[in-house]
Amino acid sequence: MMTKYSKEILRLVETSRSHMTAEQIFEALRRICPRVALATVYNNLNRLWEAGRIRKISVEGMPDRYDCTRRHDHLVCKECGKLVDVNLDDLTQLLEQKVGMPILSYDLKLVYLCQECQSKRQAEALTEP
Amino acid sequence: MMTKYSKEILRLVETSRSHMTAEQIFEALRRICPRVALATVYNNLNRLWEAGRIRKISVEGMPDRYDCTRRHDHLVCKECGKLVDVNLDDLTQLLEQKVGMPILSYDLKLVYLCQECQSKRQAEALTEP
DNA sequence: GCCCAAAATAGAATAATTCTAATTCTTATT
DNA sequence: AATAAGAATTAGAATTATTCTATTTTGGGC
Repeated sequence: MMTKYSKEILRLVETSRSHMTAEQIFEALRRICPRVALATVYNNLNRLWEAGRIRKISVEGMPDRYDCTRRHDHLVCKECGKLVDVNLDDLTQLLEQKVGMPILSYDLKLVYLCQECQSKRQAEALTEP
Repeated sequence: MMTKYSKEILRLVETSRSHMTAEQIFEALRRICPRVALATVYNNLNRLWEAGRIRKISVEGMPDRYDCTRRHDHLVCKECGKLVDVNLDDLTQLLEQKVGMPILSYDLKLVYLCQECQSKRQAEALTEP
């Protein structure tokens, strides 16, 4: 059941490319609806998630982030945890075949070192030793 | 630097197939060393993780779990969140090629419906309508 | 045996999320 | 238009997971 807030929240999640946390969605929503409560954001995110309208992404040690359901995967920086979209072919067929049982979906994160963290490492390598 | 506790904790994580949470590791460790503090468990898990001796697994809405570093992937039940090991070939080569940049590793979870949850669904389907 | 650094401890603090109970909003019905 | 029922929203408390802080303990080299 789409209400005023759930519509707004869905729109925010779908249009932003930035994988927002519940807190960030709350802040963004506050700018439009200053009276909204954080619990409402959590309630709606959970309802949308249960209804399969949004995706939840979880990286160790970080609050959950929310994303649209368009099929895509993610790059995660090993160092700073930054999350970036990446478009790979759908691997469901391949994986089902490999694992030998039906799967509903999958969650794939490629771990890499983002540009900033690479530079930072190099700078440290120069000053440290 | 391996201390009494970090050795025990590493052993627990490596020998258990059950992807324990910090809390569960704490409980298990307590049985052997009743004086240990929860903070010590977290400290050691973090140190072991930073040293690359253990893996951290994160599923949305659940506390982080810990696992050995032997290369393998996971099945996650969509319904109850249960985590099971699965052995697939190493996809690093394939994925690097597909994404066109070097990756350090990857984290792959196959979402499925475990036996119990399938049964539960069928039972509900019979009584509900 | 003493010293030092690292590790461990207890408990407070913080962060993320859920829960509770009261209130407000919708909608269908009279 | 008034009303009742049910869902959504709210504020704030409660809970959970984790980190931080300050103090104490431990263990290896001198």
